[in-house]
Amino acid sequence: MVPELSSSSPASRDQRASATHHCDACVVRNRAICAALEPEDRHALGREGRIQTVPRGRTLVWEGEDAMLVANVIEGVLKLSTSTSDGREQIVGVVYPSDFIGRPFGERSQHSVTALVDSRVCLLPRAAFDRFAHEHPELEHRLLNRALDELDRARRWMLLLGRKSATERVASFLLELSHRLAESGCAGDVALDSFELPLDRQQIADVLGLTIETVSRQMSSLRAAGVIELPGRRSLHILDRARLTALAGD
Amino acid sequence: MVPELSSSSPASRDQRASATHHCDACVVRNRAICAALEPEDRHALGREGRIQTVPRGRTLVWEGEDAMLVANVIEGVLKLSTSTSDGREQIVGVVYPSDFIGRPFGERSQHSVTALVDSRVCLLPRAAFDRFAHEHPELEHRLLNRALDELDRARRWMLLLGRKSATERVASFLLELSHRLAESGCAGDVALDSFELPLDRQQIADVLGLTIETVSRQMSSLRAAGVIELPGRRSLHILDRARLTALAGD
DNA sequence: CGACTAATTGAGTCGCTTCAATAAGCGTGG
DNA sequence: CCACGCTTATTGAAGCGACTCAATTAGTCG
Repeated sequence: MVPELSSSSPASRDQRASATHHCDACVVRNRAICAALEPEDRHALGREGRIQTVPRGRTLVWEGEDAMLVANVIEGVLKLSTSTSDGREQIVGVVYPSDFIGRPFGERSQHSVTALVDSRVCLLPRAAFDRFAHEHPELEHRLLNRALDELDRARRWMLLLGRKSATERVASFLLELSHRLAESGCAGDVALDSFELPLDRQQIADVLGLTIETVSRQMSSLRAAGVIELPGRRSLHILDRARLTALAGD
Repeated sequence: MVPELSSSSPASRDQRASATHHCDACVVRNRAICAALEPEDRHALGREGRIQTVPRGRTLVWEGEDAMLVANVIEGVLKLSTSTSDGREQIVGVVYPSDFIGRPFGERSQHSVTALVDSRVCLLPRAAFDRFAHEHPELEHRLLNRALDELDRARRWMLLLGRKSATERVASFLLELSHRLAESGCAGDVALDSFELPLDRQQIADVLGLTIETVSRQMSSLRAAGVIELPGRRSLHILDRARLTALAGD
């Protein structure tokens, strides 16, 4: 009730926070793990972090490095990737708005995190996040559910990498992308028929465990079969979702 | 102090529990997620479940089925697997004593769980476990850490499935097995040089995304190179761990 | 010991990769 | 707005690694 007051007494601090805190304007506050928190707690956590823009190609965390940061994705798309010593790369995850990045309670990051398109993340020091999480079981609960979902997703991807043909891989990838873009895009659609690819051909190959040429050939053959359209090198239109689903083979 | 009393008053129940509860004799109680709990809470959770033997080949949970159960592995080795509609199988995880099985807070199981060797698990109804976990943040915290570790492991496996050659896959597999058997085996060793394979050749192929013939050829060639010995169908001796590590290629 | 199953080995094929050349996007500057 | 040059993607041809199919051998258990 005294918004102009700038003292740091508890009452006025709460007041200020709820009046001006960036979390209140955050577009993912209801979907990110923060949604588990009451506004006052969310503000307390938010005060530990800061919003950062990450241009396409910029790497936020390096594989094997000490994992000092965690983050929430606000906008954009980022990849999680690992490599062999001789440079072969595998993308092991793709994260979208409201997804969580990082390894709380752990020392080292097992994979790099790199922006695939210009992105914005809400960055938090890991130590502060760990402390906060320990004091807020609701937050850990939500994080657990997310980790379990990610684990299921990773395991489905293992079936693709271990057992599917090139055609099945590309079809599966396009369908998954269509679904994840739809659900991260706030809109109510379960899937998009027309969208921009956040990954270039090499990155798609790195997700699917294929080469760039094989991905290209598969895309061309899907186009020739009338299943998809490729209006530009980064755009995609799904013409026949049923057939694409059948080709995904699971 | 009145152990023969069989009334259900709180005091006597606690007494009975701490005197006779199977959890107190559980060989994995200090390593499983239960270790997060005080003895009295552990007993309360233990009372919800029961110990069950699972003979080799028996499937505990089926892919796509309602996930009504969770469990802790007490003894043995089990596989988590998924299949395509036309029957191609991929093993997406292998669990050892003290590991947790199941999908808390979820409806459907995304993969089957099948014993690779005769095993014993501590089985709990999922609903009871979920309720209990919600009331015990320490338990959820430990579960979260396990899920995050599993996620890292799954992602490292994605690099293998997407980018490694048959030789590298087999070498990586034997090394991982050697490490996991050692750490689940209570002994202080970080790795075993001689052990029984809980998987047959087809199952190894299903873990590695290869065929049985390719696995067999790779094993033979490792034997010919003096890297390993194969005293029986199901036993392995690592002769040259350094070379095997180099061949694993990461 | 004998029968059955699991594993190994061999020969040939196929699908994906590799290497190389061409074409298409796309941003830039005239 | 179009031409230019660079990057990214596509297409082609040849090679190779893993797969398939088939035959043989080695374990394992009654």
